[in-house]
Amino acid sequence: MSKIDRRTEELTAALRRAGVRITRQRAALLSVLAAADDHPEAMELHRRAEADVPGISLSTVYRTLTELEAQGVILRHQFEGTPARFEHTETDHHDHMIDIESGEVIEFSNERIERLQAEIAEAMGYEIVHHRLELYVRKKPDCAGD
Amino acid sequence: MSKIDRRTEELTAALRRAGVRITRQRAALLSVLAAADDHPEAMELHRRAEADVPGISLSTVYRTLTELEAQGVILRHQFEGTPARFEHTETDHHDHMIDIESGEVIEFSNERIERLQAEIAEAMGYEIVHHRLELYVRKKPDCAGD
DNA sequence: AGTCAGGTGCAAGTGATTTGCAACTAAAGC
DNA sequence: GCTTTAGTTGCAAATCACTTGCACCTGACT
Repeated sequence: MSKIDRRTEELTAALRRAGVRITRQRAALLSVLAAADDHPEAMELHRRAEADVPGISLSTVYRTLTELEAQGVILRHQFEGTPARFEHTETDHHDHMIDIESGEVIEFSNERIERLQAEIAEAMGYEIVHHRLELYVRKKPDCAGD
Repeated sequence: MSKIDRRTEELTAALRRAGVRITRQRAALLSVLAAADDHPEAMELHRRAEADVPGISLSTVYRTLTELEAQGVILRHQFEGTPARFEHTETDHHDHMIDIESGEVIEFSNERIERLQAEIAEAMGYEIVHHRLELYVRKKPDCAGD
């Protein structure tokens, strides 16, 4: 059994304990999400989940994504000009760079930026609940070729 | 004549030179936008513009906002969970803090964060086309009372 | 004043997501 | 294992924020 399967199983148990019923549809989505190393949108997750549960409906996918987000299992990102994209919460916090030419999403994190953000909010009497930092970028025309 | 009116007039002339026809509807929206010191959404701009041009249609508002954005006269912000909000481009670049309790939008800017962002993109072989930094915040329970 | 490319209002369309509802099914209890 | 039942599902219809097609109108250059 793969690492991903094992982790999905742990997660499943934890969700059940939290009172979330694990249906075939939800189990399928959990493993699809665990296996995804990209940032798929709901339609793509639906497509992938259909391999496990043929006939799973798109509304179930949406409902499950909303529930998993509420449970803190996944994150929903609303990048510009695309439907929402999802990723599991296993990895540490990071922000995103979006290549506006290819649509590719690149993760990055920077401790100094995080600290500055917190300081700015603090200085104005606020605390950050969450934040969103997205860099819409283009590959630099680098002499060594693209 | 107020400063805002004067600026709107200059802008109007510049747009006309750029081949944008200044209709009553567009003139109304330009002055509404110039007078706004908040971040109104399309419906609100429509409501405000109706004072000048009763019967102006919401689609004209949307079409005009799209055109003004293309002309670089206004910025469109897509904050979480609300329709797009607009602001004129007169002020310098800044990012936004959104009070998740009141919906209030607070502007801020930080040169160091800007520089760090550019460095990060640079280091990965990209150049930033534009970026989005939003802090979703909550007022700190401050002893002096809220 | 006349021309006409471009703008307007209205109604209908879109795309992503949500919801109402009757049938179904996990999972807790017997 | 078999009920029970409250939570879940699929489907179709609704919603929300825009966008678009189209026939009529109007700035702005002559």
